[in-house]
Amino acid sequence: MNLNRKNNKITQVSEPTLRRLPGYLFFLEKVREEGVINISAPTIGKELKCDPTQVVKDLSVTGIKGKPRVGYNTYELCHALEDFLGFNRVNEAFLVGAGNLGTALMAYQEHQTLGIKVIAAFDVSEDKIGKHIGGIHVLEYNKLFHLSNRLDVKIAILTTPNSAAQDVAEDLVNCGIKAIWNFTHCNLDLPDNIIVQDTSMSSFAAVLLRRLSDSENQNI
Amino acid sequence: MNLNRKNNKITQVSEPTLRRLPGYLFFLEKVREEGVINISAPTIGKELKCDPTQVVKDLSVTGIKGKPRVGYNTYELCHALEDFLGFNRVNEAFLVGAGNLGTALMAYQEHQTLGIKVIAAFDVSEDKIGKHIGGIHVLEYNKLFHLSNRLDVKIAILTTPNSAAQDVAEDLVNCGIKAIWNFTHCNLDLPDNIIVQDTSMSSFAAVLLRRLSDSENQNI
DNA sequence: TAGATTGTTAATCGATTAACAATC
DNA sequence: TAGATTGTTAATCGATTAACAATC
Repeated sequence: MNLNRKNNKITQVSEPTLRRLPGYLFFLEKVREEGVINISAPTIGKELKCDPTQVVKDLSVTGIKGKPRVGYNTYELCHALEDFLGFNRVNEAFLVGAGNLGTALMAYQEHQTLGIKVIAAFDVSEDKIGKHIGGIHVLEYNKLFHLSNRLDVKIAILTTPNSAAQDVAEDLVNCGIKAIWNFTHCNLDLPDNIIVQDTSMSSFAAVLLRRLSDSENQNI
Repeated sequence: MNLNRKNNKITQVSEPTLRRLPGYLFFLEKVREEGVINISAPTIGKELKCDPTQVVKDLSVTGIKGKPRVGYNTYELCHALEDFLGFNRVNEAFLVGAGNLGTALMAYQEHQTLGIKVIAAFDVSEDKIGKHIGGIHVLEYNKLFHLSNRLDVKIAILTTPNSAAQDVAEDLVNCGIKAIWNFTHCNLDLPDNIIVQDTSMSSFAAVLLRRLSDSENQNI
């Protein structure tokens, strides 16, 4: 029940802030392991290359108070960040489409703290069904409907081909899924109450390639 | 030489715009294949769920002019977007760290137009060296220095463990790498002229999980 | 106590959205 | 011609940064 209130009105934390929070968490976990008890916003900012005021504002969403001249308690802050982000809970997810990216994410989440745990994967391809990837069973797609009845899973990772994305997404919604992490290039058309997190690898490539050619052109 | 000029001054295209461009490209390629010759900004906006003015402004970076009442020529626009993003060139890259995420990305880029082509992968682990993944050789890490002398590769994908990230990144810079696509959680400290594109999967997970718990709390 | 740091409020900056003239 | 759409300029909105009082 970690709501942010301002004048007693619930305010959503902005997306830029949310995206930065895991960065703080990883850094703070590292320094905490190194034995650092307290850390100031300017110190964090220097390491993560962002404004100390930004750090203070971002961290305030956790509700943790810092002490002037001392900073924040690393243990408290790590705990509060994990709690706020939901990284300390087991957020179970289905994954649909056990292709390259799908298997990658399954293998990845075994070792990296993503906050989301894939508990079952689905595919229509015969040669993928039955496989074990990163400790996860790949099941026949049709089993999704049956399994979702028994388990209360709210999150799905969508790594199908673009052509199947919309249909699968609709199936997922019918199965009670509330949030879809969409790795396809398809613009999903779903009810408003469904949370869709689009994640296109190409967007990152685009920014990187463009910045690279910008920097090359500067020298002309 | 695709520079954006305003009052004859070079202006960088903003990151939000750059991130949206691949989305336009994928959508336009799809409709072009379906035989659509011209498309208007409002039509694109409706499909991609964004403001038509935004679409017009975003697309203007390509230099392509639309016709009032008609819209944009899909062929022209696809071509210009590919060119602007560099997706029609072969942007060769090294990949360091052939672990789960590394191998996944190698397999992925075979099938998806990322705009970036991994031509060699490196790892220190004996049991990865010599493997072929997605048509790419995994080489001994030390070979990096030798190979970078012969080839003019400017991009590197960093998928090592966090603990090795900074050292490897420095090696890459010494090998002439100009842009690093960083998948580790390490905050790389490199010269200013090096382009670092941080891509933390956790950031997306954070946004998704938080939005999900926001929506659950709304119903209390 | 002196001074660094927090935390809040105000100023700035940049991106999105709105308004509207130009145009096909 | 009439009207939809482009493209530019202005207004708005939201996030970042600066200023500063409170505090340990």
